[in-house]
Amino acid sequence: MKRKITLKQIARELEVSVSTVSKALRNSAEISEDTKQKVQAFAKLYNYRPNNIALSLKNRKTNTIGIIIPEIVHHFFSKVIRGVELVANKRGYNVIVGLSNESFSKEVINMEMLANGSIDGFILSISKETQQLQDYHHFNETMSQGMPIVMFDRVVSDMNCDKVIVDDLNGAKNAVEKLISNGCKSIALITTKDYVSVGKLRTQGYLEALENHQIQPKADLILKIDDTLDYETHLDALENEIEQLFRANNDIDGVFAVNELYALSAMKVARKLGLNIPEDVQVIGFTDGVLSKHSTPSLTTVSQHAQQMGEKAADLLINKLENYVETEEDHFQTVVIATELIERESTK
Amino acid sequence: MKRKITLKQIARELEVSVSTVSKALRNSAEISEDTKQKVQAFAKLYNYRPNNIALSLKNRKTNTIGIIIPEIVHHFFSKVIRGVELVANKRGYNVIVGLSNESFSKEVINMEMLANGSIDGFILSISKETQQLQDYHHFNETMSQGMPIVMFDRVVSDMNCDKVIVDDLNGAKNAVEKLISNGCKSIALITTKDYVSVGKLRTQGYLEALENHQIQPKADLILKIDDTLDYETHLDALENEIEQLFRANNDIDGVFAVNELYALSAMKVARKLGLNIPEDVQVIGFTDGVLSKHSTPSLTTVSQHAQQMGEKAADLLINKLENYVETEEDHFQTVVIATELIERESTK
DNA sequence: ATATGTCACGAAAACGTTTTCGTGTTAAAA
DNA sequence: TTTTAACACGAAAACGTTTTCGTGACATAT
Repeated sequence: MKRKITLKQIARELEVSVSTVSKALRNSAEISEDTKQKVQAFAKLYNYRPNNIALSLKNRKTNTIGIIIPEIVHHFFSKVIRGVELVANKRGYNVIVGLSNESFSKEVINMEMLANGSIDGFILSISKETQQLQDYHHFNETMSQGMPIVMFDRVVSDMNCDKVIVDDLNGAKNAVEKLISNGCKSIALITTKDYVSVGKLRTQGYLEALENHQIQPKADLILKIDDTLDYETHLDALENEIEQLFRANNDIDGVFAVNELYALSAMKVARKLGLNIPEDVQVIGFTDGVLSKHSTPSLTTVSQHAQQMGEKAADLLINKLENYVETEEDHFQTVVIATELIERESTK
Repeated sequence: MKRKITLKQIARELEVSVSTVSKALRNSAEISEDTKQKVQAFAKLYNYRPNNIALSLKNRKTNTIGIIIPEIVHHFFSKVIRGVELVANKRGYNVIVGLSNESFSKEVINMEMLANGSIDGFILSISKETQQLQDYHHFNETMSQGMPIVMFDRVVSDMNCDKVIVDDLNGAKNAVEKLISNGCKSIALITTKDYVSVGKLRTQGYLEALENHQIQPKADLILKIDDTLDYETHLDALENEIEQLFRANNDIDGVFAVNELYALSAMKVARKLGLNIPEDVQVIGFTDGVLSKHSTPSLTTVSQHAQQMGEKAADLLINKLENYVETEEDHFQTVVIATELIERESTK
């Protein structure tokens, strides 16, 4: 087992100094052609590669970005990571991943672990618990130490940092308007409790769409799910709630759900109650998931372009890292990614 | 913007030497109680944290592990990452992610990028292209430099390293035997070309199950899909192939598919041909996906325990990193994770 | 009074780089 | 012949740590 070769070893072998080796490898004009040739040949032979850690220490720059997300087993987040990794790699950066698992403390610990020199900046989406607690001290501390943060999807709106968000409001509005123009008169909304920022905005989009078409919103038609429960495992409870919604409002002819699972469950319940999709009930979900495409009937969805979000976030962060001008407090951007309605079989 | 504070700055402020500060913070007996108190209080006040990069350089240990996977937008792989991250974090390691995107060259580049000091060891699943080319020089070089590798799922069987694999053969065998004991007489297999190691093993399991029950395998019943195409986008082509399979063998009463998408497509085609599931055709897939659970009918699957694989891989790697005995060539483990048949609606 | 020991701290090296500056040798210019 | 310039290289500092070793001040034992 031969350890990786270093400049010092090359220098010793060739009986020159470390500085000469370093310069020769970087093709410095200071070094004679002869020596360069010798050094470069030797380095190639032994497959020399500069040690990243040493470079990071010297340059005070790791060329690594940290991404903190609540969950990785999730189509949306994994697509974001793919986007981040894509441009990060292209621009010479590595990506280190931390999972908060929707927990505030894990989010804090993860960030502290990475903020001590391991990375140059963060890309993150905050955990549900952090959203509830509204404790953002770790973000402020990180930024006050000169480490830039780009937030995506679940952001803190009044924080001075770059952000990449989905146009939740208009995405929802367009979806609901689609249902309206397709003839739906009684449109149910299946959403989350309001502290989830995206749930709130999507609810708002629903309401605006109704208002624009002079439809009086009915509280009975709005089902707010407590999403602190893990509905992957408590599917029955979810379906029960939706069934009650349908039974209490038997005129429902349209459903807008703020995520894929709610939409699928709605379809399942509707079918169980003898309703046909899309003839009797039309359904649209908000998502970037894989279920929509392969369900039967396939689900019309509002796509969020998750990968594009990741790419944009990475570009914003790296731009900030490399134009290291002392603009500091200055202009932070908020990029809004437009949604796209993907029509499938669950709407007419 | 105050940059992170260093030992040197603390030393200057307190008019002591850097060594004294370092020792005081680590509670060395060499330092007087007075000085310790002073230093520790000051450090706490300024929220001092040692710089990871400097530590990595000094200790020649980064406490970071690299994971290289072909694709992240994939339920199986993201679950593996979750498992890796879980134990890595618990044991004080960070996780840096590289995506090969099923490409040989990206796999090589990614590994070279990380192998130059950024990480202590690799966890990886090889890309399809690497499997085809059978070019493993990058693994050998990495290991010869003393950097351990743990392979999972898609492994190179004759390579000297730790491995975590699914019991593909028995998983498939059990699944097919389940179909047999459920009364299936004509069981189709939908698999991949043989160079994909897991596809090959699952095919073998299928054959063994048939043999055990004195059923003569029929070549017509085996459909080998060329999975270099991206079937997420070429769904139609996939369904066509499966439809031809059904039309050519109208006695098919059972299907075993080596992944989720093939199984779902089979169900879709069967339905289209007027066959009921599970009455006329029973279907089992091999997977760790999310589709199976939410499809209609829901799909009986062979679960791979992806997260557990990730956890095991991380434990193997970190054990190797921390028991740094010069055993070298010695005992490498191959851990086999048992599969589990999860019965749902697609079987009787 | 001298020798010995303890205490509390500082200097320096090391990890692997890059870069600035200094210097000895040789060739060209005065 | 002397001055100047170009050339080719080495020494050393720096990034932020930890650790080994040395040392001056003082107290204790002989």
